[in-house]
Amino acid sequence: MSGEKVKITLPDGSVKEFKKGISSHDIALSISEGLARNVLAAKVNGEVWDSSRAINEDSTVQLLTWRDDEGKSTFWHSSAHLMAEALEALYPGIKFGIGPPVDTGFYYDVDFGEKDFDSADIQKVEQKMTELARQKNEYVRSEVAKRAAIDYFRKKGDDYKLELLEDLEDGTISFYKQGNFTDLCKGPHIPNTGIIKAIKLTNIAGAYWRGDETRKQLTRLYGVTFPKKKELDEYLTLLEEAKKRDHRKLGKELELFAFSEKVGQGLPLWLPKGTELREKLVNFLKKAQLKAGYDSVVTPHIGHKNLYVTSGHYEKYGEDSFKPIQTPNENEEFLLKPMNCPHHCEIFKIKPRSYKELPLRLAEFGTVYRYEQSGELHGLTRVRGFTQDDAHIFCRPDQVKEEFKKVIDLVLYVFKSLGFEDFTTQISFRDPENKQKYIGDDDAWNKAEQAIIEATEEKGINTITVIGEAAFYGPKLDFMVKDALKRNWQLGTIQVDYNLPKRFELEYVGADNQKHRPVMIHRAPFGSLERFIAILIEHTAGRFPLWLSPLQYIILPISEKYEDYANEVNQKLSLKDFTGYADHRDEKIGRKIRDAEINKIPYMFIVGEKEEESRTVSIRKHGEGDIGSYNLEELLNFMNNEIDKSLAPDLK
RNA sequence: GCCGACGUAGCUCAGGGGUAGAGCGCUUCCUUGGUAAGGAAGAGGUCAUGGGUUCAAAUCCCAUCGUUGGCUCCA
Repeated sequence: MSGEKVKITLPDGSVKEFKKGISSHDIALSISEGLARNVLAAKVNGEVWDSSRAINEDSTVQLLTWRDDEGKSTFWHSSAHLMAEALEALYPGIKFGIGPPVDTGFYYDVDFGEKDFDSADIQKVEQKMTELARQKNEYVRSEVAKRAAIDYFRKKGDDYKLELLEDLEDGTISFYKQGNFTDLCKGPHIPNTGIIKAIKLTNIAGAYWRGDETRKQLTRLYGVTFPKKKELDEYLTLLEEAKKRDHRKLGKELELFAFSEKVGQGLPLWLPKGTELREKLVNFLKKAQLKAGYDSVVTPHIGHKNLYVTSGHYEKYGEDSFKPIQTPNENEEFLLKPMNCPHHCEIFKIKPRSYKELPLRLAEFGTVYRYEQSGELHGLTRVRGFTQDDAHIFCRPDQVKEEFKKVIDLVLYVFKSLGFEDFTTQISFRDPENKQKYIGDDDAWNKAEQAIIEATEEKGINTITVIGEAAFYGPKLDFMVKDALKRNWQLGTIQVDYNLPKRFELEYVGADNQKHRPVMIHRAPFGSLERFIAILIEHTAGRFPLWLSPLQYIILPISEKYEDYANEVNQKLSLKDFTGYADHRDEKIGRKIRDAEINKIPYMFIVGEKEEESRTVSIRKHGEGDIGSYNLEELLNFMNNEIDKSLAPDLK
């Protein structure tokens, strides 16, 4: 065996020979010492391994560092173990659930028994973790027989781990030990605790054991760690920034929207400025949809219960919805509209349709009501009454792909115009193992799924595919944008549906004079206006682009003497559909500027003696300051130019 | 829906078993000022709501409502 070699293929394609049994750490060492120091784990033949694990056959090896997502999650997973070690040292006898990495950081579910773990304990744990990290204890893997593993945790009294063990097969069980802490874990882990340099516990929350609300609630401790102190500082700064941008805070400060407990939970009240913003967005999309061949429709806020029985929504969501409302005499039942599609299906059915009418694209800014669980409500992102920028495209089967592609174009145009340059997409298919969750036959689903695959391929957009995330009536393509703080938000959605047309018995007459069934595409580029505006607020930190800003300008007269001239300028601007006003308060100019800056008004036009005489305004841009004097015509051009620049060119 | 935290003036928040505080905002007056806070005076709160404990509750306890961090859910 000694002297045998293995061929290692590295990501750059180069192949090197090493002694059989080499570890990826040593492979890194052969490249450079610095790299070896930074290697957290390695991907060997597609599987993430400990960097110390011996490689015994020819393999492709990718060394994972902090820069790789998998490197990060390994780092955080190991940090969860470190936190558990600290907790066990501080509070002996506690029991552990699971401790995985998450998007940013990690958590561990802990049963503290009688003890109340509160924020005062956090510092103690952080200190202990730091102390243990400094010991640079290695994470040591050992394969354990199931019997021995059960004995270990039984002796320790950790029921949760015993329960986890029940599902594991003998021969696949491994332990990891660092310092005095041993955990059931399949790994992998980073080499030693010393790499963890910066530690912060971020949150305490309750979480049910195995997500089951009938079972015991454990204390979930969230934390985040970094290999450098500086990165923790950056992360904390980012959190601060996120807090400043929170749409609930800015919505209040900028008077965009409000909630009232007298009106009801999750029912937003749109204030004048928020409404202005909303209407600007709506008009923007209406214009784009007009060019893309959509027809606008309006349907009522309630609909007969049977409509939703037909669509399947009632069966699926009826129990969790607002209860039906009834007519006084006949006791007919109506539902608050939870979806617009059934109404649009009925519009399709008002007369016999010819293939020549297709695709028929019906668009509605339709307000819908859903009884979201109270614990789910969150600012504008999750509410009980919201408006979808909804549309349903009824088309022939052979038009599905083309229509789907057109919708993709529209969605991308919207994103681009609103400054969301960075986005990802996800295709959601049904779970074939769990067909009772969905309606419709296999053939319809296969066709719909195929249409999405082909359309996205032909559009050249990169997608990830997730099984089991489809809507109950069809598969979908979702768009996720990254905002200015690199946070992911799910926005628009496009769904292909062969099922509702069947349920509503939609038909058109084809060129062959036979009846055919149309296909429906559901789509909403914003998703919900409420949610979209929340994201937009956080993305822009309330500094909306000029074309969207509810107040686009404010005129600031130096003193009362220039009130008339200020009003004259104001009138000229409002005639050109700009929104703003003149600040005639009895305040000094410095004060007026400060207030306008705080209110994030894009442009301030200062008028005094100089300006009145020369028929100009002095422009001050939000966040930037004085940018010079313009006469009124130049001013209008200046404003229009800026608006033109920010909208994406295609559909303008 | 479940678990935890929180709820004091329009906003942000301090206080805390013995009749309520600050800053900002608001109103009035003075001031007519040139690129991020001019000055003075004043108004404004059943301390979320309902019960309980107590000589006495905004403060302690319970319930309800709401907000919030998570869990579960999301047509």
